[in-house]
Amino acid sequence: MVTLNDIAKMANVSKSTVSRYLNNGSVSQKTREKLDKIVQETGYQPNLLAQSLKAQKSNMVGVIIPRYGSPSTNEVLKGIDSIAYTEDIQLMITNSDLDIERTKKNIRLLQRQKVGVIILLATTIDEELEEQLRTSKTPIIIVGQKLSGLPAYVYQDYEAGRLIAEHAIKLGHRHLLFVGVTEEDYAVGVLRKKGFYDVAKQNGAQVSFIQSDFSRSQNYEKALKYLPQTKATYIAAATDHMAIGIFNACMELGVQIPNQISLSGFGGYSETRNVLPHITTIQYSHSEMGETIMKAALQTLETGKNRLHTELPVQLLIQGSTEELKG
Amino acid sequence: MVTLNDIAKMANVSKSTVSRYLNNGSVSQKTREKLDKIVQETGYQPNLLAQSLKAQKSNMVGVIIPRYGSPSTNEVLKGIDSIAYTEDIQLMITNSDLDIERTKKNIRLLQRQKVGVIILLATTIDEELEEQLRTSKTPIIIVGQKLSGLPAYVYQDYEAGRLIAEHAIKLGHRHLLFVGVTEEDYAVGVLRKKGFYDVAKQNGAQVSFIQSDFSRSQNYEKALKYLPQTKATYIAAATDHMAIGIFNACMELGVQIPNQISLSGFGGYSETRNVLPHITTIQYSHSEMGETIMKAALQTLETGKNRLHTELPVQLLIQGSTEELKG
DNA sequence: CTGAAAGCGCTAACAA
DNA sequence: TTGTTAGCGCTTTCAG
Repeated sequence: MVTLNDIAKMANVSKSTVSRYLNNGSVSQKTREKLDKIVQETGYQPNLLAQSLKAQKSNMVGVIIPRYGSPSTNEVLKGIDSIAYTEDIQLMITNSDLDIERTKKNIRLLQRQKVGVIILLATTIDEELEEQLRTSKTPIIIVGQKLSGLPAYVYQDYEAGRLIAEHAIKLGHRHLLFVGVTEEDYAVGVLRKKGFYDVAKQNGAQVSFIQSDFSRSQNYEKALKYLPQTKATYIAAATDHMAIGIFNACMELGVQIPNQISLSGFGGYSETRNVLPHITTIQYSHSEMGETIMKAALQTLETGKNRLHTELPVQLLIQGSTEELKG
Repeated sequence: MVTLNDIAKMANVSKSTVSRYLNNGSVSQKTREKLDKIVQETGYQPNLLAQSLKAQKSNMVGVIIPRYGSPSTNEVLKGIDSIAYTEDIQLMITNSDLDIERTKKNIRLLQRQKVGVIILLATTIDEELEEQLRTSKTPIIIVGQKLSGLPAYVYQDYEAGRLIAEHAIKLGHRHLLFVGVTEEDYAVGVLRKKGFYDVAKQNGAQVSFIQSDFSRSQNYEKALKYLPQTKATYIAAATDHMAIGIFNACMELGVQIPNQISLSGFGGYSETRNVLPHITTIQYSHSEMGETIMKAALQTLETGKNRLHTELPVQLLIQGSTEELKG
């Protein structure tokens, strides 16, 4: 491997001259040309490890994702990556596989790697992890979970629930059904539902609730069982994926969407367009979230500080699966 | 930041002793206990950059992906990650965003990071890139593209095309339609199609062809236009995603699947199960591919060598969208 | 079992 | 403009 030292010897100059040539540039025309040539010929590339060691930090940003393949995570990554790329900073992506211990381990690893900032796409946080987050010398940006006193980026999930309910009410629906998930997931299980309920009740609508999980199959099964006996004319599923499961059950049972029942999700992923009619949903602008986070990360890289939490707005996307209640 | 040197001073021993304590272990009981305590209290963590610099290499594996969010890429990543995790080796994932220049740049970056191996999930390769691949000091494992003389991992795409055609023939279909993509994509555009054609012709079936692209919408549009006039009773789309577009068009036109027309895809992603009936497809075991690659990477890490190309088998997955031709 | 010393590749004073 | 020197944090001979 050709090193800076090699180059120096070949050119009969000192290492510092080569280093200057590579960085600042205060070198004579002559030596510059000489070095140009040598670097060209040897294909020399500075060793990043050495540079980072010297600088006491790398210009890398660590990202901890909950798992591969989640559409939302992918969108966020795209946003992060787009900014990182234009700013020429390198991403170190690690996967915690929904495992809190792996999350902790990944944080340690990234710290040891001397990344400048860590972006944590969080799911659950226990005490030990919280402690780790609070005491980390490396700044950590938390996404998706609020922790008092720690900087975090979240969506307006309560607002999202309200938007869907308002939409349903506006269409004239009075019998609503919310298909939700465990309250352990604060954003999806609590906030979306609460927003939905609050608006529904304010408007005197009837709301019923089914607890389900995130899988398509589970929602399909539940819907098959529950649909025939429901009086609801509007079903709000807590995620798009869940909505797809319910959608399939409707097809199976010959229940027409949106004629007989309106159906909506949350998420705004392209999968809502995999079925016809497309499913009304709440758009979470994940890529925008990614960009926002990455910009915050950049600022943190420069200043060493990061600001407190920010909530990103969401948007109602009306598609074909919801319709005005038939007289 | 607390360093090995700090620990040494605190314990009144030399750096080498601490280093030995951390690695080999040839230390007296006494000093070991002393160090245990200090390390515990200070929360000391060895600097990975320094370690890697010293060792002249990091135990990282670089992965270059074509873009975020592709289902196949995600599956491959899962496979890679699962092995990497158990072997405790760190992944450095970079995104080339389907841009060949970015690919080249990423390779250089990873080389400078001193990763042990680079895994390249390739799309297109031009001369310059090929040169880069051939001359790289860092071993590079290529996935998805064959290059003579370079180690690579690919799928049996020709075989995949054959399997689908055999399936159609076996069901009694005589009028087949293949919806494909540009031949610039060798695996999808050429091999799958060729396998399909070869079997179809061997069996005296009629085959027609429509050139489309990878998007759902484009295939939806094309199908809307073409379906009413086709005599085909079996449509083979070149990917699952394309098949979904065609599926939607059938729904729109009231063409019943599989009663009137059988439809299949390639890919085996879960999206084939987003619609009812589920779509018959060819399973590409991407996660298995990921595991295979990562194992190869590990071997390369140890031996410094990597073997020549390997083809991974594919599998027919029969679901509800294909059916025996009605008399 | 332990310590001194050298060195991985690079940068940054400080002199010259 | 250039070279000398020291040092980032760690590992690894080689003596003791």
